[in-house]
Amino acid sequence: MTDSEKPTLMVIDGHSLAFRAFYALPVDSFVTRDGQHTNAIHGFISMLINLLANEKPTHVAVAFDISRYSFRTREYPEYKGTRDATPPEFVGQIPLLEEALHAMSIPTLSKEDFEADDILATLAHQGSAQGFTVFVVSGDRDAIQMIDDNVTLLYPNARGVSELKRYDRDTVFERYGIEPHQYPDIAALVGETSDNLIGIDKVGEKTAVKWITEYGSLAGVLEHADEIKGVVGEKLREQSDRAIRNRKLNHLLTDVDLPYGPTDLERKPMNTTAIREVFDRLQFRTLQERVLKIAGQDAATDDATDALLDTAGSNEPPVRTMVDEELAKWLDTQSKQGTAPLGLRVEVTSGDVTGLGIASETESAFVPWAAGRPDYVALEEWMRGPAPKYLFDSKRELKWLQHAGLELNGIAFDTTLAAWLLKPGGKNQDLVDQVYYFLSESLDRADPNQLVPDTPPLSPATEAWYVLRLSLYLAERLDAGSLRVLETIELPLVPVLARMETTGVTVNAGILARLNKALTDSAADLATRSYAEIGHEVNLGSPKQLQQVLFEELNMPKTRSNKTGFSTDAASLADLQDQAPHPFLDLLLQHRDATKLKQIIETLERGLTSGPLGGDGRIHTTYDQTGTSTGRISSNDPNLQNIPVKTSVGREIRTAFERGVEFETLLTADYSQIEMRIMAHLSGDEGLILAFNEGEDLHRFVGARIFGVEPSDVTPIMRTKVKAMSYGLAYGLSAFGLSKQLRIETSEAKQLMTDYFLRFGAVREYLRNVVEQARVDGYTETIFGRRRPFGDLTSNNRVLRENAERAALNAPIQGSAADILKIAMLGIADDLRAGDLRSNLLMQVHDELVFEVATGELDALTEIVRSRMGHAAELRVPLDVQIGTGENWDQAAH
DNA sequence: CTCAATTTGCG
DNA sequence: TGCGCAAATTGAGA
Repeated sequence: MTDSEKPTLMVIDGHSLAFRAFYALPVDSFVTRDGQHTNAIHGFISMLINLLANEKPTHVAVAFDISRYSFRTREYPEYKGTRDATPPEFVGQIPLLEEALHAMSIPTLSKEDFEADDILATLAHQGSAQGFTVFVVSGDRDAIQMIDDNVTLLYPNARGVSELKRYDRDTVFERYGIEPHQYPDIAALVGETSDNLIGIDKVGEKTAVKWITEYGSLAGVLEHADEIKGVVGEKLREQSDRAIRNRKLNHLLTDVDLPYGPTDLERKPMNTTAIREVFDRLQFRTLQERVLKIAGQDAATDDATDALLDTAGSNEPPVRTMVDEELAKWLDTQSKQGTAPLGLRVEVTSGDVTGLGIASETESAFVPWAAGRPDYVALEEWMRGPAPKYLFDSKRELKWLQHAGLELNGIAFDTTLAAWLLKPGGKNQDLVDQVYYFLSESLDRADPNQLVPDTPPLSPATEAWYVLRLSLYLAERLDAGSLRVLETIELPLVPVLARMETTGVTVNAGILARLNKALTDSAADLATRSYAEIGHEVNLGSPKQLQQVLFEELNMPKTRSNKTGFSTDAASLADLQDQAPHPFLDLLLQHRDATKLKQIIETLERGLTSGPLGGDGRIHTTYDQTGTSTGRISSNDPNLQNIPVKTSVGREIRTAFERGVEFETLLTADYSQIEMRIMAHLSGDEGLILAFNEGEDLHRFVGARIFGVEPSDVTPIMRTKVKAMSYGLAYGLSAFGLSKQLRIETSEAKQLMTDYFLRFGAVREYLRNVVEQARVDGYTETIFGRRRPFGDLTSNNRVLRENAERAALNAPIQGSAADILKIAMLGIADDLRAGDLRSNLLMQVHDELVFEVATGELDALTEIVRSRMGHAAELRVPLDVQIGTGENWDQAAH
């Protein structure tokens, strides 16, 4: 019998795949009108359709666990004990999934006291013996043991269930260096966190593989346990019972008594009536069409499956390549249809724009791009004009277009920004991810390692079509507040940030070089002296080697512990210096300081030579508009938001940031205490509001109230304590944390907090309310309606819950401050344009803006900045703006 | 080469 | 046991 004649059996682990699907797809996008969540069902069925089409199984079954309990939990109650409670949105999806499968005439199997994996193992074992080609689909690594010459495992990768990785004997051997049947032996030694099975300490995959290869099996290893040297050997002998227990538990049964054998699982015609009924109820329209397409024909024939694959995607309009008059005419037609937006996508090949994709809902056009073609007048006009364009990652696209000499206006939607506003903590997704996540359609990802790809890359025109569809979908999904943030803050900010990046900031390479040299010498000297203190050389940058020196050689008292031992961070070292003074500690700290500064300087030097525009004497950072969960912007390559300022040596680095040659001076403007002011506004605390309206030193005012003295009698020590307290508030600081930071007794810190809240009670009320409201709503909101979701506020896991509570406390404050500075930036950019000023906004550092001032514009710019920053929001307290000027960033600070 | 962990710079 | 980030280094694994 040749392979193609062999029957193919596919057995699927229902629970594990449905669970993967649940986490791969957004819960909120798949809800029926009566509130039933369906994302796991959708993901599962979608995966199943692809599997039926690709693998063409002749026999299929899906196995489910009946409950969390099985003969394994009886044996070892902690088995799988670390698993969190099933999310409420998942509950109820499994029975519906089973209904859908039955409508598709796919049998489901489950058996009291056994896990789905045992059912799969039994069927795979029988199938292999009866001459089937077997596919096991499971997200459980234990399934590896089922693999043999006839059995292949399909295992979902991190991306979810849309891509399954194939494991056969060879792949397993390549990956682990063992035969599949030996895998449970390895797992027993190493342990399996997700099943709450602890392995032998110090034994990782590598050690386990080495032993199993040497002794053939776990039994062999245990027999020869005496021969294994070192600490690991000892651990093995001490903890062998763990391995034995693990091995018992991870052994899958291949002799479960089942109502069906492989031959009983032959695929049968689907029940189209039932499919319509179930899929209607689930409100799966596209999926229903796809399923009915296979139901209508003999599902096992190639024709049917090929037809299925062809239509698996959505109805991408054909790509028309357009130039010259045809393009002009098409654009004209489009614009005549009112303000219907078009999707826009830029094609970039090795650093140059080579084409544009433009799409309406029904048509898509590809425009090959070559600079300077006169016939692109109509295109350029459309790009420059206000006609709405929808983009993916518009800042990047805008910069590419500018690079190609094209002006772009009318950025009316950005799927990347929209996706971020919906889920600001999420990872940045590429276009393929977004299409899968939001539209549930799988696009082929271009494989950069493949010279000749199997599938041609998606045309920019088709991509533009997907961008448009994504935009329409996302606009629906955004609540009114988020949509307003998108339209009035984030989208208008795109060109402002792009301009800042392109402009860059002048940095004096000579100053950096001089500093670098001085620090190099200093670091070398400090290193030599510290080696002398301990009698040998050591890598001062290695926490591990430092632990050896401090806690083993010098026998210092133990510090806070972390995952690798005891901490050697600056706070811990300072503690050590108190308890067990040693010259080495001081030298080490100084060495850390010197090398950290050196590192920052070198990063800047690299940014100066290798930046995107490299070699113009300016540093061009990239601002990540979607880089934070709170609404702030982050800066990278290089990060210009963490340039030292707190020490005098550090500040020298700031002297290297200069005005451009043809500019008059550098100007910095920052908000003072903006977060405290927002707290005063949001809490409505009369005391705090008064403090700001009095215009007196905040910490002195607050200190006077807390300690019951006149403001003039507030000592510097009192002021320091109050300052730490005030700032800590917005972060959910505890008495313990405060005591540690101020190095005072916990009892004193507690008293300080009590006194604080006694005088500023509304602050405590507010902070409590934020968290409670967020627990109810599931999100927090800034003054301007920017949301940040919080799921963990109702978690049963204390650590998770408390972390979420502190973050929720902080989010509206940090987020509102971010909104305010963004609004100020927009106003300033507007005024600069309206007044035809040549001064440039260069940098944004969370509460600070840095400008270079064109000759003669100092007064005008100062007025614009003061007014726009001062009135970016009308709060119950004034916004105080500090402005300074100077030759460099350090001088301009005040 | 990639990844996690640690440390440290900023607001 | 204080929120939000980026970056470098080490050391382990592939």
